[in-house]
Amino acid sequence: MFHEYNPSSVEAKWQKLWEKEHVYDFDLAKAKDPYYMTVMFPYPSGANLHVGHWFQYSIPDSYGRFLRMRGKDVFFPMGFDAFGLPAENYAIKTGTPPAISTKQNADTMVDQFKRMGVMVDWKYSLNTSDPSYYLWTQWLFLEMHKHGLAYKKLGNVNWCPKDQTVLANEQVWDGKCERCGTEVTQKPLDQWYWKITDYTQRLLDGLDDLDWPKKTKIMQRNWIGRKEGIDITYAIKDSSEKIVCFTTRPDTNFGATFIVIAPDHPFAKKISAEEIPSAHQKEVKDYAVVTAKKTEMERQAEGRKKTGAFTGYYAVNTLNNREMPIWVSDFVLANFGTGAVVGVPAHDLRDFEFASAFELPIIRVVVGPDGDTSPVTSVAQVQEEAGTMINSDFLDGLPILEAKEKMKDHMEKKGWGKRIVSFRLRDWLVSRQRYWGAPIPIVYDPEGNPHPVPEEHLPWLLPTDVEFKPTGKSPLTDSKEFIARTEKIFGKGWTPEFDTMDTFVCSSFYYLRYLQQCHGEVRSSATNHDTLIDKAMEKNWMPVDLYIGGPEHACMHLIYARFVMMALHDQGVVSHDEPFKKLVHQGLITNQGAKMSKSKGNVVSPDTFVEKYGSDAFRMFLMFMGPFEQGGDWSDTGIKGIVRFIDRLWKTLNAEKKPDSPDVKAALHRTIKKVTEDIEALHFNTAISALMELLNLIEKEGGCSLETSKIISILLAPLAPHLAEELWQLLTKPTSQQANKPTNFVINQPWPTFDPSLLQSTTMTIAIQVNGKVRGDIVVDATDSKEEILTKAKELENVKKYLDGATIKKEIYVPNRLISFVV
RNA sequence: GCCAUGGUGGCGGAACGGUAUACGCGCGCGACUCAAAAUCGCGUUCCCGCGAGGGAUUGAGGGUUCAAGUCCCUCCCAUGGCACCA
Repeated sequence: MFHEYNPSSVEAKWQKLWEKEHVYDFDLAKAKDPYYMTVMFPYPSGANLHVGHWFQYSIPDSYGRFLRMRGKDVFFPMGFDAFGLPAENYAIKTGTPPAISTKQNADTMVDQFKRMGVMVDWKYSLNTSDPSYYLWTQWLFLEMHKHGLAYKKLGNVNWCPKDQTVLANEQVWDGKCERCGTEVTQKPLDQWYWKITDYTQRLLDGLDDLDWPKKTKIMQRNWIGRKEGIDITYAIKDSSEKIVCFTTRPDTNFGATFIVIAPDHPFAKKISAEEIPSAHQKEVKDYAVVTAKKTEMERQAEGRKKTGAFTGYYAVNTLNNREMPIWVSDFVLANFGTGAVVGVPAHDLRDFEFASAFELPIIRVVVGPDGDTSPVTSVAQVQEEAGTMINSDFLDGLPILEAKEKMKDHMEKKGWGKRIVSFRLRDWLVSRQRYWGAPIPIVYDPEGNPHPVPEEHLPWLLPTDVEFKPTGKSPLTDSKEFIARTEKIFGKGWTPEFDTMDTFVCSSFYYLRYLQQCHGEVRSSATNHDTLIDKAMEKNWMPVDLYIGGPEHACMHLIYARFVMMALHDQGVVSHDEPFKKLVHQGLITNQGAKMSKSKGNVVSPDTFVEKYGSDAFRMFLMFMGPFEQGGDWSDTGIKGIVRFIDRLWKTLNAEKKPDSPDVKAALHRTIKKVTEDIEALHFNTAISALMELLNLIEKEGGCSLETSKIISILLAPLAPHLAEELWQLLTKPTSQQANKPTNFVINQPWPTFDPSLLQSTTMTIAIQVNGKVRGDIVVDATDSKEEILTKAKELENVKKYLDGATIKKEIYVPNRLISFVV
């Protein structure tokens, strides 16, 4: 009598034994065939691991197990991205210091990861809020500062009135705070920036060689936004002022009929302030006031309805001496390009809309695709992409691409313009007026000049004597200890920088620190034993072979990390300049089509399922839902199929052995092939269905051999590590001496190989088509010749019916698959 | 508007240009049971037909091919990202 499979006790037993026998202990220094894979580290939130976490971490764990069994030394570390606003908000609400709540949460999550059964060696773990970690966040800041990549700049920044914090442009969504959804306003503040713009071209070029999803590369390219164009300087009639317009389409300049500047463009400001006389001063000023009040949302709601005000001035187009009225309008933004646009209404949609709204002239300078040379009077006629020049003097007859270059040459020669490559990407604002982050290691002398905190004072500890309540100032301003510490070290009147760093800084280099967290030993730079990363280790392990994470990070984290790696490379700290060789995005697990989130209240907890069916069943169920890169919609009904599969497997592999039938033998080798290829491609869903098919066959045949059972338990090991271990141990019946020896664990067994000669059964089924329609099938021996098979096919009753009285024009034979008659 | 991805049974999803709907869920019928659950067996894309069989079918419509879910063109819908970016 065999007992039923009891997942909770079996899983607990093996988890305990694996830990005791150090089955998943890892030694970076001893690896022979290093493979570094990691998943974007989680934020230790108060909620437990949710279904999304299970999906995101357990499936890569299975992949890592598979690679390990194929001989790779797989390093699969896990850490916590612990700084950030949620813990601070929680502190504001409850008074619990973030250091305590995040530590608790992280500890709970580690227990849950252990319950999941991941092959993580926790001695390589890290937590970005730990001083032993943020010392390196601070070191990185100093490094950037030393190399001129960190600078201070006063400027309008996005301000979230609710969070009382500044947001990077990249963190503003729809004019609202990325995290809390509050409408963002503008506020001038003195901030630290990192010069990511020094690396725009390299960030762009580097993408070519990365094994990343095409989609992500395109998104980054668009985000960086390289544009080749020209700055054209226009003189203004009756004024000594000039206006510079950036354009990518100088070829259409003979069709320019007006100029639009931003309401807060210097020229418009001067008119408003009456520094420059204008009969339209009031309109311009009023328009600027109205625009300043408008939120991003309101502007969007207005859609494409164009508004504006005439300045009373004209710019002169030197090409044809045309006088172009200068307008102000809110569709032109002061901080983009030069804050001024030259309007070519016949060949730009927005310009056309503007010209239509204010009855400005529209001149066609590009012939339409159908040879249309009539005046442009409707949106449909606006031609933006291709065509031949017309009404453009020396450009006439040229295709636009050629005309573009010819015009640029012409303008540069005449001194009217200058070629410019512009990028959309802007410098990275790293200052945060928040408590729960790494303090910026800068102090100010009594005159207010910034000085780096010398390295021996790192970690520059985050003070604890602060109020968490947002006051509009940085919370660290409250700390008496922080100020006293600064004065004690640097002298009377010196003050610390009160801002902390953006958490994207913490996550921009953590993949390096995993490699340096040796055996739990926390070393500080103060004693000069530690470096950010050991050079030999970095050389051997970087870049990360496989990085897994959500596509939402395509434009922020994944660009920052690349920038930091490039900067460190240039500074001689690391030998590689790209952090992630291969990137995979896991799909999103939704609930009833919506993203799971606390605010929506549709978060599914895995705990009850894991309790009832075990970690293996839950993991396999998530894998079986669909392709890893696709994700899927949560439904709890399907888990039964996996539970049945496990029970049947248990029953069948523990049953009395019998020799494999030829069919079972062939099926086994086909399954080895399919499971291997599918896991390689991260197609876990089809790998599992292949195993199900094999089991179905074995059940039908009444059993299989011991050897086959063992192979199945090995194939199962990456997918259901606990079940596979239990089966393996029962099947191999280790002596007490062998038991629990590292070599005896299933994870240490070599991955099975298949025999290509055994893949094919002795007979095969061939489908017969007549004129493309399937009319039947025949079973033939694998050794039959084409002629024999064709003859057999023609004898088939249902095929005969269609062939009689017709002449066969063509016979197509696809080996092993089908015959197609064309009559 | 632009870019990307996707659209296949009642549902999750399979399918080197080669028998569309594997595998699983659900459902139906049967076995076991006093009964139910569990388990096992059979069936299950839709329409017509007692059946043999026939017809239709991968968002819609065209095209290439002996053969198209797969390749090409036009369009529709959904999701994600970006957006008056000059």
